Amino acid sequence: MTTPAAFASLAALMADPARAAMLTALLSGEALTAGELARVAGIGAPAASAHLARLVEGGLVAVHPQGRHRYHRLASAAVAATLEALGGLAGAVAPARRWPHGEAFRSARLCYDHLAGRLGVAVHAGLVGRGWLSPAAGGWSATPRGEAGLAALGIDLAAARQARRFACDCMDWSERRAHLAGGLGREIAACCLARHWLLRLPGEREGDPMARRRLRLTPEGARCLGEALGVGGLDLAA
Amino acid sequence: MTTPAAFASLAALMADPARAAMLTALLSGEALTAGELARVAGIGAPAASAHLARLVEGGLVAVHPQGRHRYHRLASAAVAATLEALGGLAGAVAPARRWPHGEAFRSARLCYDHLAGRLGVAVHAGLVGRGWLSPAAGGWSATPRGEAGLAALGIDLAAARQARRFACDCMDWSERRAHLAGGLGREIAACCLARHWLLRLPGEREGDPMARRRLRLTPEGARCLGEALGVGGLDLAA
DNA sequence: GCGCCGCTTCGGGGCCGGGCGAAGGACAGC
DNA sequence: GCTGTCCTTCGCCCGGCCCCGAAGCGGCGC
Repeated sequence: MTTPAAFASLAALMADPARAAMLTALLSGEALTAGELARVAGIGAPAASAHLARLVEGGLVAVHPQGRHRYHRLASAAVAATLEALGGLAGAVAPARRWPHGEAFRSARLCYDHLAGRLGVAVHAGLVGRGWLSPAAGGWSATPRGEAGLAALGIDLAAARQARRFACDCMDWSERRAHLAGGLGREIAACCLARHWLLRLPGEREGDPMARRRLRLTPEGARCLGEALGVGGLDLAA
Repeated sequence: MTTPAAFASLAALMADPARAAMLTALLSGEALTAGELARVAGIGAPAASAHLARLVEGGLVAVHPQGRHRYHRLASAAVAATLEALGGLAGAVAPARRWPHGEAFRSARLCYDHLAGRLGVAVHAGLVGRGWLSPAAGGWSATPRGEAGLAALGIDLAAARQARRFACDCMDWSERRAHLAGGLGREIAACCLARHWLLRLPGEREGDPMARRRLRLTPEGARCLGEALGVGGLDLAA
């Protein structure tokens, strides 16, 4: 019966308020230092260090030292997907208030390194509906038409293919539908941010660990994504 | 910062080995008594009672008394979806052995009350690909063609619509793609089981809490689902 | 109605885990 | 080199949780 034990120890890593605050802060996709995470969690440096050691040990967080700083990120998009699912259930099962982060959070946000919210679901539906992606073992693969279209959009397909998974689903808790994760999801989000089709909404850093995940679609972004993928009709204005 | 706290307390409910064993056992969709769950978890009756009280309090488990027995089930398909996601990550992050439940578990299984595994993903792809489902807020809705086709298959659409959600995605951890949950997913699974298109693979009850989730597609089931939805070419033999 | 059975509540014991302060390495800049 | 900063390790205290045995409550069958 190895599975329930592994299941429980994984859940235990998320079951501490301080670690939960760190993990939700890391869902923004940014790499944060141990000190920043300590502040987010509201604990001292020693406690934060111990927590982060456990998260790294458990495979949820990856660390890469840089000088005297140690930057921490989520270990993979699969971790982000699970955190999102848990967060959605926490919001549904304890509906204290319907997600205190407002409409902007539901309309467009980052799930670690890829798009989520109504925008993420619409991009997923556009890619599949136009026949740019086809079902494959372990997720999706790009059709010839899809390769051409994605390249025309400026997506770096070679970079996307270097990820452990090229394209796979990720549950969107606010829409109850899948959005796109994997290397392709990451490259699409990176492209949209680099071209200023999407802007990160600046949130007050301290306090709310998930403020920096919110995104706003610019007019040019709406035009380009609408032409290419039929994304539109969404109430994506902040 | 209400969210990380709710997140943590939800994870804490899953973070105990005994509770994890109970929850994974309930993923079979069966309603189990407190005594059975105590045996599954390997603890005494008093401890099990306390654990179940916490799970009910936390909204993960629903209880309906029947005589001197108290039957427990997962509270919703959303709970099942989250448990599956967590289980998949636990298998991926601690790849002690690649899921000790064999190929049958990946090919067809129950996720609480709906189909999962390669079969579940194929059914989802068939429904969407044939234009029987169309995107809708919070999930999917049935197209006119879909209503006709589903009714011809013998699916009880009226019952499906009574669920809190008609149709929505649920992450399939083994395929990294979405399968279908919600009222429609439940009715499809119920129909397949009632017509003996699918059989529950009997597992030794004690010991492995997830053995009874495995399913086997019968020849007639393969024929009917293949004709209606194009499901085929899967290695679904046990 | 009496006794069995399933489940819950109560009390006590034990363990694990989280928090801090103080001290110890590692790196950058002057 | 020295100093400041970032981070970790160590030692300690504390609270919470998990377990069991014993007792209490309620339904069911003889």
